[in-house]
Amino acid sequence: MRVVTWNVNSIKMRLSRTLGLLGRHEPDVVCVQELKVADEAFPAGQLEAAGYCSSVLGQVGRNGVAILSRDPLTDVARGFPGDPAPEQARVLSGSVGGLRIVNVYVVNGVAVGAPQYELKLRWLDALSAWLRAEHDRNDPLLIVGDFNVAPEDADVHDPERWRGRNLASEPERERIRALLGWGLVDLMRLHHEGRGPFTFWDYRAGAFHRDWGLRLDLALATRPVADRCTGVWVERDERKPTSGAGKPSDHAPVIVDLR
DNA sequence: ATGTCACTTTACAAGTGA
Repeated sequence: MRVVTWNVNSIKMRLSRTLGLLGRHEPDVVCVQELKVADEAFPAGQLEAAGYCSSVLGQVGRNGVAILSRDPLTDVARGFPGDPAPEQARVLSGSVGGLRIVNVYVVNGVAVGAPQYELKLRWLDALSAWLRAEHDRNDPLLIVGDFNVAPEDADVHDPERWRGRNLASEPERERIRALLGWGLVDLMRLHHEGRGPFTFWDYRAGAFHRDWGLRLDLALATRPVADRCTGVWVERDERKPTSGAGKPSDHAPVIVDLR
């Protein structure tokens, strides 16, 4: 089973590249974030023509998450109980192939101390509380998405420059550690040691060319799923301006293989 | 640190969020 997570930064602008990704990698499930469209404007027809069902939690102009799957999802859930900002479309869950999949687009936070940053911490606390209350760490659960947190110094290109800043600050990292402490495994770290790989490069200042990247897009799984994980990698070419139709997202897809 | 991008709107440029 192959699962992809990708912050597309507008599904409308990235539809052509998304179809290309489906054709090249033939994933079973694709979790996408930052749709920036309402449900009714989601291009479900074109994805269906490519062989994928869509489950969508959209929002006009911002946020928005969807799960594409070869087989239809069952038990689809929009949002999560306890969300401190339930009007923002950030979480969509569904089951397929005996696996519970949770697709998340975590609050960005903007800057340490900003109101959005305080919301980010509360939001992550609520997500953690929901997982602990309504899920079992012994069940097959995979939670993927744009966490907007680089969990460790190895996940940023320049740890000193990023120390204490939004996306890399200690309070955010504590929240990620709380998820891991409950019983989730960071699948990328099963297969890659040391610096990187990164999944996000800012559009500005030639950040991609300079490899000023961060690892913000994560795949976290309970032990039964982690034991089945045969590979995880970043499809870095997808961030290149030249390797697809139209412009790239500022995030690259993360691809997870499960036996 | 900021060589950008995509969105919205009493729209045809400017503000917002990332």
